[in-house]
Amino acid sequence: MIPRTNLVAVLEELGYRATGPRKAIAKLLEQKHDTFTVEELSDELPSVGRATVYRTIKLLLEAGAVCKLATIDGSQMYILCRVGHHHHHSVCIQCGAVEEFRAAAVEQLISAISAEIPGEVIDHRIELYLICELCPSDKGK
Amino acid sequence: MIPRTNLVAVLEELGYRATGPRKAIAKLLEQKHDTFTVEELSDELPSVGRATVYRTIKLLLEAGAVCKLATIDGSQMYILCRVGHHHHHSVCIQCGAVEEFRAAAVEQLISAISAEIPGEVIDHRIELYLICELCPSDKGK
DNA sequence: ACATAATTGAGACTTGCTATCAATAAGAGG
DNA sequence: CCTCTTATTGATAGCAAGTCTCAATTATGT
Repeated sequence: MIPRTNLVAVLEELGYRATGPRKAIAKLLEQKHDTFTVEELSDELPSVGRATVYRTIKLLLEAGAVCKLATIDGSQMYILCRVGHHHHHSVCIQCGAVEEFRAAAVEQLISAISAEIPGEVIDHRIELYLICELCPSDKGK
Repeated sequence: MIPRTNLVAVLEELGYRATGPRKAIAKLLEQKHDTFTVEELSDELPSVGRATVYRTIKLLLEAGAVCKLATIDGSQMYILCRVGHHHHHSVCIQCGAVEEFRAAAVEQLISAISAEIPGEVIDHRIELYLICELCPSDKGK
């Protein structure tokens, strides 16, 4: 499996060309360990057209190398995913830090629910909103 | 508890005035049993300003009478919620039908995961994507 | 090095939603 | 039921995120 740290290779694997703009986007992205918006990315890459940045992120999204997730207020953001397999995200509602998590219990739960409700469950989306260990919480109040 | 079928009362309960535009929006909404966009609603209510429709939906969203949920492709839509308490949605990826579901197992799972990951879990979002019983699936292929 | 097909960039456009602000309407109190 | 105060409204401008178009450019197989 192509490591998530080589985004151009991920694209090539899918038959897309390794172009200059794509390499530039990949390079920038590989260093981003927090969430981002495409607009932000585009601002940091003035030599690459805005449309191209959007197009490339869309490809990476389809490839599963990048995830789009929702904040607690419903707005959207992106994050580079370190694992290729199915996973979920937790988002700190204070600092915005995103962590990937993958609990076997989640998948068990989904099958349990699938059995309970009519229809054939195809996919799911789960996001946890928390106050991370590094953020001061009101726990001690 | 104010029944979800009286949206104006829901707003009044929160201290908002029962105005003409709000009554019109509520009336239309109470008959909608599928998902909608605010733009759609606004088109069906030419006598009410677009901004007012957006404002009212926002209020109902905060009141919990309406939910905003994500389709499998990440786009957003609204639906009137029949229950006031915490619940989740399943979305048919073929016909778009949305059902509310509430599995005790879900809440148990969330606490189980909460124990496993660092930080204090505050909230969560779960959406199931399925092919509903009324839609032809490829099951028999 | 060439041909060809994918890709790009600029900019117009779309969609979903918020901000502004003067005009209007609800509803509490008399 | 009149009046005052304040919430609300509508028109419109603006913003954020993303897509479309299309001529110009660039990767890659041969």
